Amino acid sequence: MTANPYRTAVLAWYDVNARDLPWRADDATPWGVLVSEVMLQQTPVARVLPAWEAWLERWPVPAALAAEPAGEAVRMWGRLGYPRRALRLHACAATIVQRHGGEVPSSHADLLALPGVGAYTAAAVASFAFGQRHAVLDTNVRRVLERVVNGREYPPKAPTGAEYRLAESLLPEEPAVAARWGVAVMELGALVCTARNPRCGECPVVDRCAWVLAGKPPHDGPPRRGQRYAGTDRQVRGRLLAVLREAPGPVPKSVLDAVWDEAAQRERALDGLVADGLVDPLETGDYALPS
DNA sequence: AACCCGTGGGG
DNA sequence: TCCCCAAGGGT
Repeated sequence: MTANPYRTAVLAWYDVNARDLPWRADDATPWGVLVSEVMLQQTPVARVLPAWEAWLERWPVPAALAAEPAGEAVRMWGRLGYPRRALRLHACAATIVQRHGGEVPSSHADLLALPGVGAYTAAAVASFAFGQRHAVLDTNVRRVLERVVNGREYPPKAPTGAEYRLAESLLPEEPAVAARWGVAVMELGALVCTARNPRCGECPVVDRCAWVLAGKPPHDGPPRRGQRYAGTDRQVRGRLLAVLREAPGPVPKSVLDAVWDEAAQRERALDGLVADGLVDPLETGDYALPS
């Protein structure tokens, strides 16, 4: 008897349906888990897989990455998107070497203090890499709980205190089981309880799902609009950085100028990249990835 | 709290 | 086609 009526069914489902992802392998290190979690922030698993393999091959421990220029991390990041994550992962490696003896810290507080590691990632690494008991509240878990428990199609835009309390209340007592529960719910959200066209026929808790029992009422309230991309500074930044990533060395400004015709926006985007530390303006007038 | 930050695939 | 979405975080 437990306070979590879904636990047995979800864990049994995960036993059978868990994907064989390399960062879940027995020989995966905490560093490998941390790298995977940062790469998976807003980037789909399929695109992360090859990048993760290459990254861990080149930098199997934090010290290996910390010994190289930040620009190498940005280059290896490739087209995963949000390249500031590469910079932060490099800064993570430096911090781990300087403050933690080269070992990824295991406490939630120490993890949270690392650059680019927020509430979700800290909980995920503490749970998945170190077997601790933490509520991992990612987009998948939030959607599953919103449907199964609250009977609504989609959770609020940002995680609420109520959501954290709910996730905590469902967490099994034993740390190892709690960790398994967290990754299992995430997997259920990723494979079955998807944002669009959920496969309720394959769901282990469909008979206890408040949303299904209510007749799958569609999301009401304000439309969940995504952010525009075409024509934004983000698109320009992406083009500029793509040129620098693919170049073997410093690039003349004239080459960067060719990626976008509107000068004001182009300059603003380039200035932003410099301000973020993703691009170095050289004294020669050329631009390069940071050293 | 709202907005910014990349990229590509699927429905 | 176009829109939505993907293991978020920082400011």
